[in-house]
Amino acid sequence: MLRISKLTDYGTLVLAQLPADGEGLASAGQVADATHLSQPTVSKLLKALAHAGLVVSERGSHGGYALARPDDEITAAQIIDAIEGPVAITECSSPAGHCRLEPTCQVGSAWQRISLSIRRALTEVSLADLQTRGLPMPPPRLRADILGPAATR
Amino acid sequence: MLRISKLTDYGTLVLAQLPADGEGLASAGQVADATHLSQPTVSKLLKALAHAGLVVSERGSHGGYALARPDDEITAAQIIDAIEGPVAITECSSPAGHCRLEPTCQVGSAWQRISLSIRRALTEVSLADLQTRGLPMPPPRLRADILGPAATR
DNA sequence: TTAAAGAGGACTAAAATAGTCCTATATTAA
DNA sequence: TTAATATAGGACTATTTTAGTCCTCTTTAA
Repeated sequence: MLRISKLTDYGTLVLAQLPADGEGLASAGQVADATHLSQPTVSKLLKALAHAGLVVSERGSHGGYALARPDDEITAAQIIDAIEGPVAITECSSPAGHCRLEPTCQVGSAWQRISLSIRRALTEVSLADLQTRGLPMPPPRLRADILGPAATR
Repeated sequence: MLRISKLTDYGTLVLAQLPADGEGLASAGQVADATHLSQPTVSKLLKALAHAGLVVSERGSHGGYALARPDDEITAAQIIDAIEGPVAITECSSPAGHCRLEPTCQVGSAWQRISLSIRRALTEVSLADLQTRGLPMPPPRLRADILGPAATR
């Protein structure tokens, strides 16, 4: 549940190997070596990341990739979007307002609200943060975020 | 990404149709009618929920299901666990400490930390909350939750 | 004893994910 | 101008996960 795909995880490793913009280029092959991932997979990831504008590329014999901007300006949400694409969360599947379950659906978009909330939170975590290791994790409080500040229980 | 499976979503609908413990029983068929889900699917869900202890069941001709406890004591995390099972998040796949990428892996358990954090947050959202509709969602702050209170940027 | 319910699986189909490969294009250097 | 080395952009395949159905067995009430 709440799974980050393997490729997204790899994507972070790959990004971590890239030089900052203006500080040279790393080729897909070099990144593959450094990460111990296969070259085709690294290529695929870099293409997706380039497509999303997170990395810049140069073709040709001395070509390669670099981060498009500083690592604290690349967010976890952007990485996910780049690699997994903008996927709907619970997809009610029916077009808005025409849900077959509508009258009976007691729950509505509860999970959507949760996921959206999480998603927004991922906007505040940067690649730089992701590379900061071993920090403690205090219990978060999502409930208020999901239900509104008024929910005091 | 960060997908809640359809079945988990359905599961919430199903739970919403069940009487509280001691207030009678609803059969899988009745729940199927009420939710407009197919009876086999509802059965499957109720079995999983019963297995996880979220609902109680009675067999026999007047049998059925009821919530095992009040709806504010059933958490979103429990619902997910019951239906999707305890799935690993990013699974490093290698047994702890024997990661092939270990020395090179710049990122480590970053996503795991995020997912764990989210997971814990889901513990604070109850079935009762999930049934509260249409509430606003202020932007959450996960960054501090993930990186620790010291992360002030 | 029969009908109506859940228990527990097995099974199938569909969809998402992971991973590879091929062809075309750009760039550099001999 | 040609050869070598990159990326670009897909197509394609295999694997895994998810969704959904079905069958047989047990329990309980009428």
